[in-house]
Amino acid sequence: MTKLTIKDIAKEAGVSTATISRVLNNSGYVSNDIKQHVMEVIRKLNYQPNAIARSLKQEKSRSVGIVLPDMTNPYFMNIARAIQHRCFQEGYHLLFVDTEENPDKEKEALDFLTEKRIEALILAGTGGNREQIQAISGAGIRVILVDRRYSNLKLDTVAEDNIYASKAAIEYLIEKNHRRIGIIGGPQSISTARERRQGAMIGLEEAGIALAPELMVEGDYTRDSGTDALRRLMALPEPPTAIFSANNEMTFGVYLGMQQLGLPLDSIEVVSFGNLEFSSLFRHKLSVIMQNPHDIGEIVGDLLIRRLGGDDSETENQVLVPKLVPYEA
Amino acid sequence: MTKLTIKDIAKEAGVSTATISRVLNNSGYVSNDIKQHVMEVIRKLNYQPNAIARSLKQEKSRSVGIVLPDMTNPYFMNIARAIQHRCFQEGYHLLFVDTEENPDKEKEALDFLTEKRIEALILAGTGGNREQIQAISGAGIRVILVDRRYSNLKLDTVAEDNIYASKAAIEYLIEKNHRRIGIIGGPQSISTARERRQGAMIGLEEAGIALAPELMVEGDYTRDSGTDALRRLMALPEPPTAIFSANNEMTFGVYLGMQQLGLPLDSIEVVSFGNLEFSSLFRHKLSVIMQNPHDIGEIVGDLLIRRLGGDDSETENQVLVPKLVPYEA
DNA sequence: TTGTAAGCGTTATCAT
DNA sequence: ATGATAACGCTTACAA
Repeated sequence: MTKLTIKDIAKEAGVSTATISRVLNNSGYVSNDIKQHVMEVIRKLNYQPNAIARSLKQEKSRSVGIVLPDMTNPYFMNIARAIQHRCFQEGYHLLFVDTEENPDKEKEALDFLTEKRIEALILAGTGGNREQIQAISGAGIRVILVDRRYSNLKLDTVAEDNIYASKAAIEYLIEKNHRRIGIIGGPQSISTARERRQGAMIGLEEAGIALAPELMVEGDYTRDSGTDALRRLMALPEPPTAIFSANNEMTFGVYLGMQQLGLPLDSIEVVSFGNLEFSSLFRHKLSVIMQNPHDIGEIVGDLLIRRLGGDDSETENQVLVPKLVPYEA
Repeated sequence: MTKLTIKDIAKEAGVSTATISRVLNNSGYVSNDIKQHVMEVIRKLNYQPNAIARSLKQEKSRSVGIVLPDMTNPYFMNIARAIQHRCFQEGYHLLFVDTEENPDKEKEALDFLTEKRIEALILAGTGGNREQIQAISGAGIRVILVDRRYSNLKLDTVAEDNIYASKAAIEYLIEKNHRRIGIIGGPQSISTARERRQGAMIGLEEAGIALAPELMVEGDYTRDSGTDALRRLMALPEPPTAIFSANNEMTFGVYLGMQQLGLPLDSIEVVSFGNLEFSSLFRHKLSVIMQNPHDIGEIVGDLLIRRLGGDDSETENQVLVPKLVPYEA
């Protein structure tokens, strides 16, 4: 039972391949009788067109690359799911690659995807490979940056207002009378980490609180680095009474650290980026900056389809505002 | 700057397209001088072969479909990540589709993917579409079932021993002197849910405990259904002292339910399928049946590459054994 | 060792 | 309204 081609259908239906193609694509003229008949034959033989041949001929792959730092992170996958839905509706498929925050893997991924002739690229980048990303965009592949920005690259971007949210987090802690606030930041190669750090610093400055370098520690967005950061902070002569953590994984590590040190989980007030599902289940002082991955995904999906449809209007820069949810609300 | 083709390279290098192709694929004979020269030209012009044209000619798409019920579930995405790595290494790309447990969407997904001429299909199915899955396999597309089985379909399967693990869970609770055990099962259309229910029933039977129908409630693997199940169980004249829950989302719902009802979180002993990350952070009596998504992914990845490489040996049925981790360990 | 050319399954142009 | 056929970019007999 070898794969059927358009020729088989043409022969069976007693018409030319051109006619079959016209029926398949609802293009050109074809009489109703023939149309019905052809569709009947197609159904009878259970013919499925070959998307690869079509792609070659039309020079359109109908595929979109999506490059993420961590495929197991529900934040990114909530974004991805919304995009996938939209693409599926429109007949596009997504090629996923997981870079594990590694710029070298990211480079390989970009090479791989360009060979696969993706029509667009959705990227939550590691921070590296600027030239290549630029080149990809220059080659006519639509690039949409998501969650993370690249300064100087004029590309569509959908991300959250990290500076605003971080500043709000610090203001919240200050209002609660905290003055020594530990700041656990992420890798400065990543734009979100830079922005969250910056927002926090602005918050402190505007409140007239001097920046204490020993209270600012840099993790790498992993759980272990959060635990480590907590240990360092609590080992200070004058430890913080509150902590601002730049992502959810590190915050998880912070609580594990408290447990290891025998500190009550509510002895330190924490504000953290990212949705932390368990937070509703126990009494600790954890406030959360809720992000909007699903909304981001929908916006990216719409923008993507518009761009693929030929929309050449100016580069868009969409900003969503995360919401601070205090722990007692 | 229109896309370069093999002809451009051939002209520039002063050789035929066949030679370029040979260099590109390390196939046939080509003298070292020419090889060097061609590679030089390729690099200079930054030529990238067109994977679509190659696919058409070779009748190999180098693509693999992966159909999952929930792309945001870290369990499935841990599986997927391991597969993605392996595929990427081998030059295959993955087409993801999320079915949201909906058999109709699954059907659309399968149609979509066969048009895209996937060479293999990784499926964590909804339970429906048996004929189509059979047909896909019959058409020479390698099918690997993951996590969930289809009885009567002779297909490679990599899954966990749900019956054994569920039985062990019940035995554990019985050993802790529980006699009234609430069982929160999943949708019986899904094989894992059926198996987990069955294992639990075997455990009770072997201990000589009569099955109490009112203690067996069926959820749908969602958080809300877990909360709902707890409410129903606690409304019984004689509520259970322990609960066996068939997945992690429902367990989360159970704890939310306890909180809503004002029950102390450690007033009921729970054993649950699935990794529950927060469980280490607070004192409740939650034991967990740890699954092995990463291992599953690696096994599937290896099997997949073997099958794509032409391994036609008998259908494999790999079974991993999840481990019960008691809450005090 | 290298080149020529047919062909993969479509679509689209040009006739008819 | 329908049909022939060239072309998409590559691989691979077959020839030289």
